[in-house]
Amino acid sequence: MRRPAEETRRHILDVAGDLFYSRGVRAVGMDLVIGTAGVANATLYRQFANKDELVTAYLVSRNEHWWQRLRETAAAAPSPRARIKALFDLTRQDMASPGYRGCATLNITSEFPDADHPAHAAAVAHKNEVQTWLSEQLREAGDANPDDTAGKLLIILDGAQVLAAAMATDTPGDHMIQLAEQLLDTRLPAPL
Amino acid sequence: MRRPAEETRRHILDVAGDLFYSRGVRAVGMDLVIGTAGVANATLYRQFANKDELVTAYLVSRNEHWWQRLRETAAAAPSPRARIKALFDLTRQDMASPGYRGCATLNITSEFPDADHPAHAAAVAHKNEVQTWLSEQLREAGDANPDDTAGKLLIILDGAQVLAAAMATDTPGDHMIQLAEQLLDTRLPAPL
DNA sequence: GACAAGAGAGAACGATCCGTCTCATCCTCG
DNA sequence: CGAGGATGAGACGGATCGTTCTCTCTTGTC
Repeated sequence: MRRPAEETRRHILDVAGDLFYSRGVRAVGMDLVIGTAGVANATLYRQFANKDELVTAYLVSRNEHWWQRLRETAAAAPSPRARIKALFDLTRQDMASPGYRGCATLNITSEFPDADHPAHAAAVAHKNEVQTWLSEQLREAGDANPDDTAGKLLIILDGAQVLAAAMATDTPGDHMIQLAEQLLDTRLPAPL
Repeated sequence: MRRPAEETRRHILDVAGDLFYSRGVRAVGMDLVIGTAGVANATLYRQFANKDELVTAYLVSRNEHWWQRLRETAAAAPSPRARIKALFDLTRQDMASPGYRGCATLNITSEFPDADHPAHAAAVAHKNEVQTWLSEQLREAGDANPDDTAGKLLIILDGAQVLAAAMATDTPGDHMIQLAEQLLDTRLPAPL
């Protein structure tokens, strides 16, 4: 069984990810992950040394997947502004899907406030990457102060996500789109 | 000791609140609350039947205190728009204070995703009250669609809080103020 | 066909956690 | 002064948690 090693790791990560995301990390015990994955105790601990390591791997994997989705949809966008819109559309789509529980990255920072925790560090790193990506798109689109606008877009993005999750509504999705459009209209030069 | 009963309850609630807020509810055990409060085990459980009850009382108490602060500062405001601005100024002030961990209400919804949990219900109720308050101020200020604007203001407010806590920066505070001002400028009729 | 490696099943450990209980003490009120 | 009630200190139980360990069985490789 040479191959299944990687497969098993992926399977455990998927199962743990679903549980962590839907119920919260601290509310999910390792026994539950093991039982739900239908895997042996030793098998999990051969792939992940700690729960902390499993949690960090969950967040990293989820963020990688998110980047992949964004790049796919952004690739078809003709302009940097369209790429930014693709990000917001993608987020609104997530918010409307059943079982939406908000941004996994933000939930991690809420559950693990200690900045030294590896999962917390991974979360902060991801948010920084997103902000950098936004800033690059904005600069390319002609924004005179891209860092500033990127910070504001991130506020709109995360605020809508956290509210949608808390209130179990998707109206923040529409508000988010409108706010972002309005902000971009005032910051970006008119096209053509 | 007839009087101390209420005093003790308040003391326990304050101590537990500080711990819950700074470290997260699930990360704080009852033993730690008991030890930090310098109180006997039975004393705590005579005031609060469960941990759930203590957590809910913590959130309710904190929100009551927040409303009190808002009403105090808003009382001096001459217009509904000034009252809204008072809310944002108050939030920015909180964000700049040391040990800021974001909005306690949002943290609760993140730690207790189950909508049936009493603390989660209290959190949702509070967010609804704030949105209603905002909507009332906006209607009074002449907003044609106060509910819509209130939802957007809440996104800005909560987004900035969650980002400030996660990234341990207070720049979201400035962004938040600017976003709110800009939104109000486009929604409210010009004064005088 | 033999062997090493990984998988499953599960026991077991120490720690922690929430909550109940006992008991001696101290304060307050009658 | 005496009685009642709340308090502090702490033992205790059952549950769960994260983690380590053993033991057997399967499976792919040589």
